[in-house]
Amino acid sequence: MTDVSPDIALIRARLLDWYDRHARSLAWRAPPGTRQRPDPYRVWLSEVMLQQTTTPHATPYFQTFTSRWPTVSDLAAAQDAEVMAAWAGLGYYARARNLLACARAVAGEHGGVFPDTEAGLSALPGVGAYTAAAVAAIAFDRPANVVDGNVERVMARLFAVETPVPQARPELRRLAGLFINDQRPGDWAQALMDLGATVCRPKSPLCDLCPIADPCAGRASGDPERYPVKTKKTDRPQRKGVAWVLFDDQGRVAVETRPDKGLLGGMLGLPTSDWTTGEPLTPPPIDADWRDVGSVEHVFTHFSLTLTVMTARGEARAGWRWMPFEAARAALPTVFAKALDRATVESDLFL
DNA sequence: CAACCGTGGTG
DNA sequence: TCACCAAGGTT
Repeated sequence: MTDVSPDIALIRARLLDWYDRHARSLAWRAPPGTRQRPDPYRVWLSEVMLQQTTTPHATPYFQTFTSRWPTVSDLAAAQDAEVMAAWAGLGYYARARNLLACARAVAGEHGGVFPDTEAGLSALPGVGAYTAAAVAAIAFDRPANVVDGNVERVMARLFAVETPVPQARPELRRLAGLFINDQRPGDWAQALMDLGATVCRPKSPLCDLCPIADPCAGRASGDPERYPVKTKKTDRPQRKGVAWVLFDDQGRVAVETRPDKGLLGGMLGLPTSDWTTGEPLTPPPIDADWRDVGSVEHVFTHFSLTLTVMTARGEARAGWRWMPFEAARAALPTVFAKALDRATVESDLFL
């Protein structure tokens, strides 16, 4: 084993220099040039929103949240339903429930001030290893091993790691840790992630633009895109279900709040059949003149769903409540928004 | 610890 | 069209 410490220092210097010249302007970043630390609330909020979510998708939500709830205490004081509605469409709804729980913990148990250590941050709801490290580094400039999918990919390529993920995770984390020191920890973390997002991309990496192409073993291999090596995927099962779109005579829609646990937990929903068993021929939940208006397709993380949409006018059942169409449309997760749109387009109930 | 948990863009 | 995948966390 050769001594790689000179390469580590070189890579750090080159990447930080690249970041100084190419850092993206993002809504949650402090203006470039200003040495001030960004607001921990905004850093935390952005990191939670960016979990498994692209920057273009998260950005408008970030603007809405910070405009509506400028501080963590404002967010802590919000109603559950308004926060869940504001999160609708962003996905992984446990994040929104944990976001509120975290805001209330910070407001109630920490005087409205975020903990400034990784350990303190890790104790908060919805804050895992990555987010704790990212907030500690970016908001508080503490040395922390910030390892997300970008960092894993950069390390896998830089060192041509042949072990497939997810088995390689500990090794990739160890390699990322080699670069951590107390010099500009927040900038280092963001430089590494920016590089992964814009240059060391999953597909078609732009090695010609990469500031650390020279020491990169993946580049030297001639096929950097092969890294990180992955084990093969498991296929997605296909499920079927029925959504019941019930209108009253004012055009309002019957909705229900879904249980906190499980798929779309805590979100507003349309009444549906059980789609976990793949049995679409569920009897209607209430007696009405139901009309089949076709179906919508939706892909979740671990299954695909064909949702048959039935619509009628009628009386709401216990557990349901009427909501004006536009309010419901805005607060529903995407799968139900699709169903509602289907019912509206195909129905003559409004004519 | 593997399974569960959304959505939209992309090649 | 469809598989991949994005600033992951929880159980």
